[in-house]
Amino acid sequence: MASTSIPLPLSPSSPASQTPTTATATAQPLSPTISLPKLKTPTIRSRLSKLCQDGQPHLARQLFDTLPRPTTVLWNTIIIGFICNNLPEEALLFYAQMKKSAPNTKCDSYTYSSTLKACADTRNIRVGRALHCHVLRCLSNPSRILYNSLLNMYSTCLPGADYSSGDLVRKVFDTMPKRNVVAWNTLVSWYVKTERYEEAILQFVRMMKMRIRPSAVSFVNVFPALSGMRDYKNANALYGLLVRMGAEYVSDLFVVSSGIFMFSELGCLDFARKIFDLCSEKNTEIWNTMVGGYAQNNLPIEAIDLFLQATQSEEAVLDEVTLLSALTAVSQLQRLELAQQLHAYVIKHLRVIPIFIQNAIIAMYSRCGSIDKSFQIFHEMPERDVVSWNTMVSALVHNGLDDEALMLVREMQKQRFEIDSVTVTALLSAASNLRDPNIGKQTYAYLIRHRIEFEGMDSYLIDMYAKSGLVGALQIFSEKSSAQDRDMATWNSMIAGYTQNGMIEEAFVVFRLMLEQKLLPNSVTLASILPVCSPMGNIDLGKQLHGFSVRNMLDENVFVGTALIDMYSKSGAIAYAENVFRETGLKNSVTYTTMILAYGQHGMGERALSLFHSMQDSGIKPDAITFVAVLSACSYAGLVDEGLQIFELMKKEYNIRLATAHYCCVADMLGRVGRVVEAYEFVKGLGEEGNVLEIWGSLLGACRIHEQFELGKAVAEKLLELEKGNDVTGYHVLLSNMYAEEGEWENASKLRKQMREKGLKKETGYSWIEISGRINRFVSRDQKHHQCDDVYNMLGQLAMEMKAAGYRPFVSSSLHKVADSD
DNA sequence: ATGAATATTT
Repeated sequence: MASTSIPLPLSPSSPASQTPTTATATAQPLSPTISLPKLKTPTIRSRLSKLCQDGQPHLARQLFDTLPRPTTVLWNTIIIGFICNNLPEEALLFYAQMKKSAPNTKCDSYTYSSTLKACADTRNIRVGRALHCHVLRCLSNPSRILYNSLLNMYSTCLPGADYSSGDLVRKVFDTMPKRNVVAWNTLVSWYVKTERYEEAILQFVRMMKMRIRPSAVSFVNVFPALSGMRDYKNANALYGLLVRMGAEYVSDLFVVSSGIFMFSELGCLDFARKIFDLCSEKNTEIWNTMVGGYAQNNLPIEAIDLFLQATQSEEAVLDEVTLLSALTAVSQLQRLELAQQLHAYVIKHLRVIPIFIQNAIIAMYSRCGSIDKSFQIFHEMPERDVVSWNTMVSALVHNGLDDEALMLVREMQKQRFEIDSVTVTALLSAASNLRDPNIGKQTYAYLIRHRIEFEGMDSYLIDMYAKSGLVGALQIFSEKSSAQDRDMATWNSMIAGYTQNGMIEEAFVVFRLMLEQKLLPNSVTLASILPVCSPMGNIDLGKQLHGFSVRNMLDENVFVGTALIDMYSKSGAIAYAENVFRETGLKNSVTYTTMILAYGQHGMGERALSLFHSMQDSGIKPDAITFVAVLSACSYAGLVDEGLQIFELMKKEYNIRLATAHYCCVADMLGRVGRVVEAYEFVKGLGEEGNVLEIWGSLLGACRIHEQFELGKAVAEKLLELEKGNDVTGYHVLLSNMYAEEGEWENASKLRKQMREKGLKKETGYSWIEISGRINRFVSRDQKHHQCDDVYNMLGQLAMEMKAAGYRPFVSSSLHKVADSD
C-alpha cells in the first residue's frame, strides 16, 4: 500500500513511543475498567469541536483518547480542531496516528483537505506530496474544495523562485475539473508571490471574462500585482470596479487595508488617505497600514501625526506594529528629542518590549545621531536576535565606527549568531570605509565558505574593492565570465568604482565593453558615467550620452537629468544645462540644487538667486546642500548682502543645521570682496564650531588675494595649530605661495622643506584627451606616452609661436624661482 | 466538519 512507503510523523500523544503497537495503545481507553456510557458519533463530534472552539484542544485530545474506534468524522474533527487552534504540527501527528493505528478507517475529502491545510501551515511539502498521491489513488471523485486545498498547499509550500522547472501550481490548476472563485484567487496570489504581476492581472481578467464574480478576496489578492507593476491607471480603474461591486466590497476591512496599502505603494498617499478616512470602523491593521504607508513613503511628519491620532483614539487601535512605524518615522526625521519622547512612550505603554521593537529603537537612536544610546540599549537587551546584531553593526558603520563594527561582528560570531546578507553588507561597507582590502577579502571568503548569495552582492563586493584600491574588483567582474551572469548592477558598480577612483579611462573601457555586448545602459549607468565626461573635456561624448538617454527615455529619470545638467555646466555649456533643466519633468531638490550650482559656477549669481526663489515658490524644500549652492553662487558673483540675507533665512525659516560648508561660504563671500576683517570676525565669532581647516583656509585665500599680510599670518598660525595630522597640502602650498609673493623666500622654502619632510605632496594634476576611442593621458614632465617626442616637439613649437605673439606667462604665484621660459 | 486574504525592525 502506498501509505506504508511514505514516511510520516509519529503519534502526537506519545512522541517517545515509536512502535505502532504503543501508538495503538495510547489511542485506547485510559482505563478499560470504567465503562463510559455509549455516546453517538454526532454527540461526541459536537463535544470535540466545542472544546476546540473554546480553545481547549488538549481537553479535546483527552476525550478523543478515550474513544476505542474513532470514526473518520471524529478523526477529521480532531484534526480540524487542532488546525483551528493554530497547532498544525499536532494536526499532522493525528493524521499519522490515524494512518498507523486505524489503517482500515478510510480517509475522505475532509481528511485530506484539512491535512493539506496543516501541510500548508507548516510548509511541509513532503507530506503534502504524499497526500496528493493518496488522493489520486484512493478517491474516485475528489471534491472541488479538496482540489483547492491541493492548489493552496503547493502555492504556499513551493519556493517562489522555483516555478521555472514546470509550474506545478499551474499544472494542478489546469487539471482541475471545475474551478470556482477560490481556485482563481489562489492562482492569482501564486502569481503575485512569484512576482509575475502581469500574469496575475491577466488571470484576474480571464476569471472576469469567464463570468466568475470576483469576491472581496479576489481584490485583496490582485491589488499587490498592480502596485508591483507600478500601474496606477489600472489600480484606479480596478478600485472603481470594486466600488461598483457594492457596499459589502468597499467596506470589507481586508479590502480597505490592502487598498490603502496598494495606493501607498504606488505613492498615491492622498488616495490612500481618502480610503482610510472613508472607513468608519477602522481596525488596528488599517491604522497600521496607513501609518506605515506614510513612513514607507518618507513622510515622517504625516506618519507621526497619524500615530498621535491613534494614541488618542477611543478604541484601542494601537499595537506594536503601529509603534514600529512611528519609530521608523522618527528615524527619518532624525530628531533626538522626539526619539526620546517616543522611547518613553514605548516604555510606558508596553509591559514587555518585544525584540523587534527594541531593534527599531536602536536604529532610531543611531539615525538621530545618538550611537551611545543605541549601544546602551543593545548592551542591556536580555535577549537578542540576528536583526539586533545587524542593526547595531550597521549603526556603528553608519556612524563611522568601522573598527567597532568589525569587533562587534567577531562578538556576534562568538555568540553563535549566523552572519547573513545584511551583516555582510555592513561588513563590506566598513571595509570600503576603512579602505582595507583584507577585511573585504575575509568577508568574501566567508561568503564563499558559507555559500551566502544575495541580490546585488557582486555590486557590493566590487564597490568595496573599488574603494579599497580596486585590487580584486576586476577579478570578481571577470570571474563572472558569461555576460548573463553580470547583471546591470555589476556593470554599473564596476563603472562607478572606476569613476569614483578617478580612473576615467578604465571606466570608459568597461562602458565600451558593455556596449559591445549589446547591453543597454540604464539610468544608473548614465548617472555614473556622465560626471566624468566633463573632466574629459569631451562635450561631444556628453552630447552622445544625452542623445542616447533621450532615445531610450532615460532623460525623464531625475538622476540622469541632474547628471546631464551637471555635465553640461562643467563643460561650460550653461545654455545646454538650462535646456535640460527646463525639460526635466519631475524636478526634485537635487535637480534645482544642481542648476543653482551651475549658475554659480558660471558667475551668474542673479540667475542662481532667482532660480532659488522659484524653487521656493514651487514648494520644493531646499536642503542644506541647496543653501551651499546658493551661498557659493552669491560668493562667486559678489552678491554679499543677498548672500548674508539667505544665510539668515536658512537659519530662521528653514531650520537647517548649519554645517562647515555654510560657514565657509560666508567667510569666502566676505573675504572675496575684500571684507577680510569682517570675515575674520565672523569666523572668530563661530567659536569652537568654526575651528575647521576649510573655513580658515578660505580665509587664508582671501588674505592672500587682498594682500592682507598681517592678518594672513595670524590666520596661518591658527591653521597650523588646527592642522595636527590632517592632510593640509593645499594650505601649505597656499601659505608658501603667500610667503613667496611677499618676497620672503626663506620662509617659503622652509615651508616647502617642511612639506617634503612630512611627505605631503600635492596631488599630481594631469590632463587627457580622447582620440578615436583611445584615451591619452598627460602628466607634467611625463615621458611615457608612445608619441612622447612628437608631443614635446609640438609643445616647443607652440611655445615659440606664443612668445612671438607677445605672450608673457604669469609666474608670481608659482612656488619656485623659475626662468621665464618655463 | 473542509478551501482563498491585510500591517512589521537591519
